[in-house]
Amino acid sequence: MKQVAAQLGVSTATVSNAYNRPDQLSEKLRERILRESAELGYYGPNLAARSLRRGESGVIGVMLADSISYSFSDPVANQLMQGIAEVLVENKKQLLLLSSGMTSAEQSSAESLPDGFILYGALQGNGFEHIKRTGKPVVVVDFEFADSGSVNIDNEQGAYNIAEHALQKEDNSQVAVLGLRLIDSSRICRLSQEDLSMPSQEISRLRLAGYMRAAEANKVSIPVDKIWHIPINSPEKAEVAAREALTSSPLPTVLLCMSDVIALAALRVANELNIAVPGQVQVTGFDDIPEASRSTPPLSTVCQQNLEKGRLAATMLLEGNSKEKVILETRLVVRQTCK
Amino acid sequence: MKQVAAQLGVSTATVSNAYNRPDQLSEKLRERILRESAELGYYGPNLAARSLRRGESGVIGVMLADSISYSFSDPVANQLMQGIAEVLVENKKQLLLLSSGMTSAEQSSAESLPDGFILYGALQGNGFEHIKRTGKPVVVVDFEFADSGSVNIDNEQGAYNIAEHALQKEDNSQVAVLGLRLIDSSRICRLSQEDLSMPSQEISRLRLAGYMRAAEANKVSIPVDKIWHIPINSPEKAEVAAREALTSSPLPTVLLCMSDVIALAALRVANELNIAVPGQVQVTGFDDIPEASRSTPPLSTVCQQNLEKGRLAATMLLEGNSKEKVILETRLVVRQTCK
DNA sequence: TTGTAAGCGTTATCAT
DNA sequence: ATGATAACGCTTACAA
Repeated sequence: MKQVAAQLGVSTATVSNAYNRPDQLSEKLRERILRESAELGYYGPNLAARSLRRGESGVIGVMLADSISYSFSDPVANQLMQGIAEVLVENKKQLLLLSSGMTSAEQSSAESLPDGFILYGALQGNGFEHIKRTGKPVVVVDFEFADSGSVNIDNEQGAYNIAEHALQKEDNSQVAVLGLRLIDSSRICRLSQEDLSMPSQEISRLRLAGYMRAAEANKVSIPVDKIWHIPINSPEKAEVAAREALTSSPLPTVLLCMSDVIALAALRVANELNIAVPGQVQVTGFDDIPEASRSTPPLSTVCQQNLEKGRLAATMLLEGNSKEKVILETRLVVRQTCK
Repeated sequence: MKQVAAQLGVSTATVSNAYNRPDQLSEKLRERILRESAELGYYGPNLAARSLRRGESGVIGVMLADSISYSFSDPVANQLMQGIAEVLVENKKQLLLLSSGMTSAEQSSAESLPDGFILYGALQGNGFEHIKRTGKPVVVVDFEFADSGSVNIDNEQGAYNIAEHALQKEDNSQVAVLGLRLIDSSRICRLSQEDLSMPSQEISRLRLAGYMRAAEANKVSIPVDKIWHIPINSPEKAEVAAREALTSSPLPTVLLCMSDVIALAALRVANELNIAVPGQVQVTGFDDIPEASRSTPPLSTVCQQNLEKGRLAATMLLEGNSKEKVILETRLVVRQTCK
């Protein structure tokens, strides 16, 4: 900036004003400064210096519970990010991606830049406390954290709704659940009674509770050994679990899946095993990712409005409205896999 | 930092050294500083100040040709980002997402922070010159730019390979192409002769050239009115175009799609219209996105190694190896839609 | 309307 | 091994 100022024969303050306070100098001078600066290859104030001085950077940090790399492969996270990005771009904010995994010095340093944070998913460790201690506004998504604003859905009710829908059918005798992250294990396995008594903060437990309530309401039981645990929301893992479930005897007539990725995997496995959906097995998902409406048959699921969640979280953060606790409505989406 | 230094009765320089130069002070003191700082809620140097002073930030800017929001919905972009993120995290770099769309002052400011850039896709406008003028290292992906390093694939050859594979079959008489961004129009439409003579930088033109070469080699023609233009790589647009193509007469026997998203849409439309794939129509894709292997039937396509592209671009950038021009190999992936 | 100068939080150099 | 200090590029209160 100094160079530019020297070149144009004005002071640095005037150049700065040209960028930040149009009213502080004549339109003509401003025009000239902006034009000639650009020609000199100066495109505006240096962000580091500016934010050092102003105490704000125009950058919003998005911290993901899972690794950044993995998150890019997860359709649910991608939808959320889409919503967030939309609002941030509209408001000319920059998006810095942070991962909760690294607690390196580099990461900590980086956390000093953003003006605010969106936290997605339950972070392990103390990655959180750090952020909270910065005193900057924080909005969390899909969990609760201290007095931060949050955007959530009613997982229990959403799960109840779709299970209720599925279990009202005639053949509801054999219910199986393909669950996501129900316990702390990296293996695919069925649950045991003790597993259920272990407390857990995972939202999947809420979904399970919803299923259970619906089962009770419909006077059917969900045996604990018909509940599978899948450690990560990937098609590969899900297919393995789905194959176990769909080759177990007696064959489930209702397969409640805790994510669409899992449900879509179940659909593929059913197809491969020549099990008719929804003829022999009714399959339900959760999330309503874009792919859910494109499968054959299209998936019956619970829409959790991820795009909207992202938009809302970003909006709340930017509007300084970051104390509010919002519970978004879920919506039952009845397609073909469970009518 | 000043506070911390005061509290601990040492100078700021010593605190700084505790974080940056372990060898400059006794292990004991360092330990004490790190520990007590954390307790005081100081987690390390402020990024703005540090990068102002050091001239580097540890942040890498990733600039996308399309809007950030859209990019999160595009499986190809997501795979690339996954690869990039993997390498950046490994190297403890932060990822700042930039969009080429905005040429706002905020954006320009933000561009001053990163130590280097990865540019994805052909940017419109002068978003590029700005970046180039920063003098910072740049690696571009899926196009060429001045003397910057680049990661590309041989689009013409990849397209040739799969078209060659498809056209070797017996019934190769009716070839249609579902093309992506072949011309400058936001409407879905068929091409005309003039369109083809308009020059274009789009990689889709290279793919088209590959198809054409394969057609020639197999002595079949691809009528210009059997080439569709789809303005954006979305399932919705693709379905509209696919429906046009698959209800046109004579029915194509080979449908060459310039992306997997388009090909998967074509598969759904074919299914809906009761057109057998590959029985009546052979369908080919391009990209090899994760979904391609999961469709029914699984899609025959061209793998363009997006993950690897991302990893490589990031690695080149970080290793200061940002002058090299790499052409990655494509790989023919024969599945069920075109055997 | 424009210029001067202090200070934002760090780090590197130099001195102790 | 540790401390004092200038400088990084900018913004802003205040002076002219």
